[in-house]
Amino acid sequence: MSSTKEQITLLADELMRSKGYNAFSYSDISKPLGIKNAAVHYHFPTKPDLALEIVKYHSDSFDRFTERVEEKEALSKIKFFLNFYTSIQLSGRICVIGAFATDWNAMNEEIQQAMSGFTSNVIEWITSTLKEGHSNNTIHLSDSAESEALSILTNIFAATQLSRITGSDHFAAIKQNILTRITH
Amino acid sequence: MSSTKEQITLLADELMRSKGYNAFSYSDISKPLGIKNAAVHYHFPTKPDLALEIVKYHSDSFDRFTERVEEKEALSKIKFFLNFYTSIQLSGRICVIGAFATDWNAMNEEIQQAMSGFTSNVIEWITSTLKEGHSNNTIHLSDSAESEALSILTNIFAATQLSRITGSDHFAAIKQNILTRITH
DNA sequence: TTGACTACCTACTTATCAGTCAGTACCTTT
DNA sequence: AAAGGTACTGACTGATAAGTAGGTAGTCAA
Repeated sequence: MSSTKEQITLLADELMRSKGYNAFSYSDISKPLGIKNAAVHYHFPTKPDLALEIVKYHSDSFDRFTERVEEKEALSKIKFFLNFYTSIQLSGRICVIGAFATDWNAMNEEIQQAMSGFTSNVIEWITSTLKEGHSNNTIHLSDSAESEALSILTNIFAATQLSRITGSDHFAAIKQNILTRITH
Repeated sequence: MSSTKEQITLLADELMRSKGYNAFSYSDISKPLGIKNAAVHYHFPTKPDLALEIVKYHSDSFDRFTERVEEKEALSKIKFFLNFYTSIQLSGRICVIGAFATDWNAMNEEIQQAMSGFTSNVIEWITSTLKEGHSNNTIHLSDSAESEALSILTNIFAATQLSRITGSDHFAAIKQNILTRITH
């Protein structure tokens, strides 16, 4: 079941993370889907409504991800998380956090709050996963779990951005560096 | 001496890094400077010309930075580099690398090449500075100098992005984490 | 079978965008 | 003093942007 609304959300997310929020228009969505601009406006009256849906989509996706890996080992969880970013990099996209950060001052408060909430959730999940691994000696930490979590998150999401500019080798190197650091 | 062309470049850079490339127009530049749109087009015929100038501006700034710190200790150089990002964060901007990465697929090849060259220079400078510090035992490395350089660069430029979303405390934590890692 | 609802389409408006071009004031050089 | 370059302005164009109003075909429940 792939409704028009879902197709719009997926394509908008794709455009948002490949060209940027202000570089795509409702026409870029309606044309490929074979519908009219007004149909997009029917589901998402304004562009900020569409942006908000993208944030919710990622928020939901992340929640499902954490549930899926819940029973796994801490280190394995981190590896799945990093592999998720590998698939982002391979498809030429960037992480939604970086995409929204760039256009941050062009976003309204509702979207900013939704993004803040989502990003905090991601940081909290990495933090608690690192703690979990540290407590059973499978993950090495040389700083507080939260600082290491922030370091890992910025490493991996910026790696998707950097690899656009200087090539995918750099993504691989950064990912490996993270794993080396936490397995010691 | 601050010519109109310089003022345009500085304001365009400010806009590019606070709102994003496609979120500002020639009017956003001409109005505050008290000139007409056509005057901006006189100096920069097209918007890509303006984007290219922004890249050159950062490239030149970075070259001057490396010259200024040339005689300093390796660890001191890295600290100056990180402090430069602190001033970016304090002014609410993001690093030019992240800004261009988001809009990458909306940029032409000339701009992409200029950005690739600039970014490679930054990576090379960090790498050689880390090597320099490692050879005289002032900097600790647990991976190759280039991998560590990539890790530090992605940490600090993504920190300017992340701190927009989750607050400046996270910038400080990431910066401190980098210093802890390389001083051990 | 009528009335409400959903999911659109046609046709439109208003605003703004990047970009152009002819003209002009003011230097500087010859 | 004429000629040419620099740095603009005024007035415009064509394209595209987000957003809206009004109509319609199909579904579904009372």
